[in-house]
Amino acid sequence: MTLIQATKKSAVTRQLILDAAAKMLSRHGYHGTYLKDIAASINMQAGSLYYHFNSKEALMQEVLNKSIQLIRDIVEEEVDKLGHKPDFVSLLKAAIRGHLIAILRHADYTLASIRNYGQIPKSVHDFAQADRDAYENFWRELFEQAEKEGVIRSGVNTHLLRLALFGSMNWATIWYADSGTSVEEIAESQADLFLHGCYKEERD
Amino acid sequence: MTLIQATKKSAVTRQLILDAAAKMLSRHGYHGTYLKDIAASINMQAGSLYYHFNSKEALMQEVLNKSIQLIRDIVEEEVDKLGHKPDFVSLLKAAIRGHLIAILRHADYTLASIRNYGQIPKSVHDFAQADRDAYENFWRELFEQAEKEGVIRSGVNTHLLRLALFGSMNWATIWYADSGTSVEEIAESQADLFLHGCYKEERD
DNA sequence: TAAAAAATCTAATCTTGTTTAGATTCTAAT
DNA sequence: ATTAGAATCTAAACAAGATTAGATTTTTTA
Repeated sequence: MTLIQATKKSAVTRQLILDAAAKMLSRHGYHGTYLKDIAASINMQAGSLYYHFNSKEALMQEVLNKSIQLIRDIVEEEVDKLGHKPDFVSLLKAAIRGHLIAILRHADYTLASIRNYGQIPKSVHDFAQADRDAYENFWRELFEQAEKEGVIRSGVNTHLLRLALFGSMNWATIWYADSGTSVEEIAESQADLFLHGCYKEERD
Repeated sequence: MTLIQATKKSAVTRQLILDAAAKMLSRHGYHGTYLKDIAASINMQAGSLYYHFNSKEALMQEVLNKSIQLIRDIVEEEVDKLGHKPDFVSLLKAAIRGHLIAILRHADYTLASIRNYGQIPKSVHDFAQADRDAYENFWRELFEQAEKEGVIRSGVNTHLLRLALFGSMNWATIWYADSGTSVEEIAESQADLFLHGCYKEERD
């Protein structure tokens, strides 16, 4: 007697399809990704995908949704490791490391999301908007909290700071693969840069 | 008697087509951009585009090429304003301002380039690679020079620094439009962040 | 203003991708 | 082993987009 539907072959194939779709989507964009190619890469026929997904749009929605959830989960994990009431520097480092681990380890998914932002049918994109907003809020609050604690240098606009940091991190998806640099190294470097800058200050 | 071929109506239409193509490309990606739509947006028929360009690929090549040239020109202009032998801080600020002005003022072109990086037929992309490399070298040398002058804090990896800065700047193309922030403000903020960081150091 | 050249349009061709319906092959439980 | 249901395939319908050739209109030149 079957107890758990989800552990059947179907579930496995579903993930295979999602992974294949993420890879294609990240490389060729939504409109440049063809069901035929997704199917072929896992030895299936294009038509067979419809047993698992109702349409190309539905498939893409799941990819994008998974991509944002992967990030949130890993960042949360890294931050939780810190325990109760971590200081700002530790928290920022952990969050940066988590974000980078997520987007680089699951590069297909996150590149699929980042690269296609804005060039995907609105309905597909809106699907994961709530999750994206929630994640953004985590960062917003991180910096707001830091400001309250008085550890942010005066004159720094934390709104622009957050956007700059996001840019640095997300851009890594583009050059990471052929850089030979480790994720840890990148995380360390970016945290250091955003905390202290690159300029050798003349101390008095 | 016509002296200059290039000032004919053809040249004007050419630019109209390029602008329209850049806009479409930036919004929908290479494969999601249709010649029909490009043509329609300037009241032409798809077939007519072939009088000006040999193929969709050729058209896209020119858009990408123009996008990188726009950036180089404006950055050069900003840097030249500084005169002879500017100090590192001035130079970095000018370069950042130039890059941001370029990518935000000509957002259609630069977004077309950035968003489609990697999801465009290789032949199209390779076309402008030399220009991209040259521009990257400008930044590489900027930081190498600074290191020689000893104004870079020890421990800073200028390679990763450059990539982080590029990420911050280029990412602005994504949020700038609905941010209400001025280009000058962003340039100022990013230069300040990358020079000094966000953390309030405890001075001794 | 008439002829030549430039620019655009029309309509058809060719190709390719999504989707569907029904047939076929697996798989798992009895 | 048999059978129901799951999973996949096949082949065709349908829709769109790139490209082309030739006709047509517009602009320029003399």
